[in-house]
Amino acid sequence: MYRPIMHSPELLKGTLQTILLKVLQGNGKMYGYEITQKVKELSVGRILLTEGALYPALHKLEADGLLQTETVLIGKRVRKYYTITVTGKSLVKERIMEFKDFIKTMSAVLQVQIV
Amino acid sequence: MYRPIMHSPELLKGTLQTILLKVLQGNGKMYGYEITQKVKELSVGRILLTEGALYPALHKLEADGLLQTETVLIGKRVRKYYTITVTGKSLVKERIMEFKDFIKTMSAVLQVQIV
DNA sequence: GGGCGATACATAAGAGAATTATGTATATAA
DNA sequence: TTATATACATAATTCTCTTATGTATCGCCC
Repeated sequence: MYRPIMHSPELLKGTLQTILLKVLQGNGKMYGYEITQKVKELSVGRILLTEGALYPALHKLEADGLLQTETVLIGKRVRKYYTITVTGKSLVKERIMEFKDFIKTMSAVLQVQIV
Repeated sequence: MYRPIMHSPELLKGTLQTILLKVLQGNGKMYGYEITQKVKELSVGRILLTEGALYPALHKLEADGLLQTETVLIGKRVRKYYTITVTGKSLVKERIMEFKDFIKTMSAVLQVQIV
């Protein structure tokens, strides 16, 4: 089992759902472990999703109708594929707009220049 | 009493300390209520600090030696002024660097353009 | 052939940071 | 005179994540 150490764990709070939805929107059908690897790659090793956060989050997104699943047997191993739904796609748009707005607001408050 | 509604409360998590330190660094001696007003102004009404978050956060920063206080009587009302310490100044620099890094990472993962 | 790291799922206990609610009190403007 | 703004504070609750634990397969290397 891996033990992730995130760069700034506090700041990540509240961004997990958005990350999951966005990655699934951009890469089609994906399974949990695959998502962690993709996020690790996109973040250049800075965001390492923990299983304890990942799986409950995926389950919640599914329960909310934002993702749908398909279970596949690979050899003797179960793999659960997730796909983003139409509702999920519209939510991810909204969430990303919110995130951009958040960056803008925070930059004003902290008076930092965003490249 | 005011009932603040933040634009994206989840995202704000973990940024409160940084906001407080930065505002105090930029404006010298300030008291709690004054800070909420300044943050509201800088964020164009998007960040409305709640008292339940603000005061415990200020107390913690003081306990950690990042802020120091001075209590003043204005008429019959108590006012507690906060000033940032040398330690606090070095921390705020670090925190802002972390925040910039966080934005960079998130922008890569969400594949959004930061203006 | 046996052990280790990577793959792959899942849930439960605990921590941390905020919201929401509540309490107290003064100042001011309509 | 009464509502709103100013000004502090703490407690209960909620939410989200970390940490810990559990189970099991796959593939490589010695």
